[in-house]
Amino acid sequence: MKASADPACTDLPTAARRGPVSHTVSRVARLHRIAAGKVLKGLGLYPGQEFVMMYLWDAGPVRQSELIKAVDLDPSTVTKMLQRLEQAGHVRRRPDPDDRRAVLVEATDASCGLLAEVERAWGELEAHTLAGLDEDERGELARLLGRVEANLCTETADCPLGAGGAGGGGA
Amino acid sequence: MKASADPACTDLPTAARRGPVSHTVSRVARLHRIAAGKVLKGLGLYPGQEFVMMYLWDAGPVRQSELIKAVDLDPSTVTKMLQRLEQAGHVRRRPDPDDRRAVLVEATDASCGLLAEVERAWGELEAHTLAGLDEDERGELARLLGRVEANLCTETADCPLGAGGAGGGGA
DNA sequence: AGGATGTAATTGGTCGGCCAATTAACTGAA
DNA sequence: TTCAGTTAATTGGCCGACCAATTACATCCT
Repeated sequence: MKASADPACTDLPTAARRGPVSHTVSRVARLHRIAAGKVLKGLGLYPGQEFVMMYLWDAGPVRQSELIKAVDLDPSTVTKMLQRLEQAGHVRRRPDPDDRRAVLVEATDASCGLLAEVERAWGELEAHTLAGLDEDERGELARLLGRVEANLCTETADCPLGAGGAGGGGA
Repeated sequence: MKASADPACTDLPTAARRGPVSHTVSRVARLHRIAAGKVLKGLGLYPGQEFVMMYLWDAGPVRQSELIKAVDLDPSTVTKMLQRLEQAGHVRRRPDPDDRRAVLVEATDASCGLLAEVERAWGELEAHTLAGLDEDERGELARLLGRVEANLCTETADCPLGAGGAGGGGA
């Protein structure tokens, strides 16, 4: 049985000692994705596709480039996803009359029925994820994850992460 | 520029309103993986492979089945990963003399040089991830993520996640 | 012994996700 | 006007990760 190992078996590999949180983040990430997959299965969606659909439900017909910017994924990823979503009947695509290289994307009417179900599924996922945490803890977790997200967004390019301001400087 | 959208642009899609934390978890997961990928690139490892190597460095020669149990991934995933790791020279595989269907896996001597580098890289990743959080916050985050991990491990099969007893109870 | 069960790995297929390279089309300046 | 530069999308390739189905071997039980 996969994805159900002992959650307490947090005896990290020695090489990960310096990154216990990162280790946990990785595992939580995977477990969360699996959970999302389960809850989405039956709705005809694969994990990852929800975000695209969610955006389209909100935004109506949009240029694909805008969708890409919104979900912040690689353009090629979105292209392939949309091909599958279109094939599955969740999405419609048509050329943009104002810009012959652009494509307009929108959720199909049929897919709108999914909206409520995805909303419910997403709520279940949230409940499962946060089970046993009180309001304060949930708030704190949200806050901390927000900080982490912000951190991970900041480019690590030249800055060696040391924060301490190590090398950088130059010039 | 992917993966660098406004971290504050947390105006969730309406369909995700019921799962704000889940939404953040998904994004953090992806960003964290990308960060891991960056920090690992150059070491000749792809994100995901670290865990396998870390286990092998600690455990020495082990049966593949044990490795699979340890990293808690799908057997087929591990098989393919090992094929690539072997090809890359990071890992060696040999048949288990005691059980002709089993395979013994171990990190190559060459790969052991990587250990220190991976350790460093992992430390950087952790620093980047947790930048700006004080000790208390880090501890709290670790604790909360641990709870979440435990939650996600518990099967959601028949239990409708309600946990709190919401719908559940009532027959 | 001999067949039923279970376990170890592998293969094949599908997805999300990334990168690199291409094509097509829209600017913008010379 | 023409040509360089930018932007929109797509394609192909590769990886991690899943599932389903298979093969090879080990056991267990009758």
